[in-house]
Amino acid sequence: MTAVTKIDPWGSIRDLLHDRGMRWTPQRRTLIEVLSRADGHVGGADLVERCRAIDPTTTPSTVYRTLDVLEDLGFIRHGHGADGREEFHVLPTRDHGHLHCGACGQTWELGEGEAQGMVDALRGKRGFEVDLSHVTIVGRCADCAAAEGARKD
Amino acid sequence: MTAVTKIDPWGSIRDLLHDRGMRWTPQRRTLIEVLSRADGHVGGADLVERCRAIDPTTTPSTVYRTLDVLEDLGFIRHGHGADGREEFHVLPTRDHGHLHCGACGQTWELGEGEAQGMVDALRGKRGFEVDLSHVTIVGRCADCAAAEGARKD
DNA sequence: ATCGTTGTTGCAAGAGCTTGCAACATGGAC
DNA sequence: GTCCATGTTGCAAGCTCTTGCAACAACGAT
Repeated sequence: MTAVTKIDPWGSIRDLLHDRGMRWTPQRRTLIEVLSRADGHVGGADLVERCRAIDPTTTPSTVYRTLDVLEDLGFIRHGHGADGREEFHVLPTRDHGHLHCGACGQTWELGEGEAQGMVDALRGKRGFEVDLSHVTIVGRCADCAAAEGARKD
Repeated sequence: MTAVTKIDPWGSIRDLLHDRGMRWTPQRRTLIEVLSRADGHVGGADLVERCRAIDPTTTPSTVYRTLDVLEDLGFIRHGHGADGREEFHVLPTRDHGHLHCGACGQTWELGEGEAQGMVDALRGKRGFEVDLSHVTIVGRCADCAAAEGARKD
């Protein structure tokens, strides 16, 4: 758990919304409260649930729509986990993707450095600009790969 | 994982199923008929629809379950598109992922060569074995990246 | 041809997410 | 403080997929 040490990043949201002609509503306040307490990665349904813990009248559609707005503003980024479900990165400080082991289900962060080779290759050969934050690489982690190699079923 | 014969790869399915104590049903026959006519990539819902065109009584659950079986047998592989929906690769001859432009929506294949750098880096540093076929990299294609750079809207 | 085992199917329900739409409430104007 | 324009909300319905479960049917054995 890190962050929050800086000047409250969420404090600026209200003004950002107003600057864009958007509104500051109780529902948005609730979601932002939840996000400010979240660390790193959260699932969409998870967020809906946490909002309901604060305000039981929370509706999924509102949460997802607010998440869209917040992503536009740059407060969060979303990607899709190994199972295709949405996954949100809160206050992404550095661009990163995810590594997911299909066997044990664990997930790790994929740093820019590790993906650099591919990112550069794609930019050079195709002019394609990778959005790392949206990437989830699935495979087998070292432990599971070893276990499968040994087991041979 | 199985070696799929080159000539009429689908012809061997019935025997493969029997060898495993599984059954050859009309529903599976329908899906295989659809798959044998599909080229490259298809969405899950898309497959259900095509099966229904042949047999209107087709049920989603049966289709998805059969797809699981076929993936076990190595006839198809599945991944998740940029929107998180399932995407099936039929008869994957070479391992490849996908490149998706979030702006124009186009998709390209990502060959092993292009991802090699990253795949090797992950294997070397973490012992992580990437399953390329499950990967979809999202970003901006050359054209869209250029367009966005030119006019900020 | 018939039987019995057991892999499969279809239904129903549900999770996760999206969208159209009418009613509502924010926030600037007066 | 009151009003109004319009950004937002909540509902309802729908899409994509998944899962539990009871009924069904494939297929080897008889």
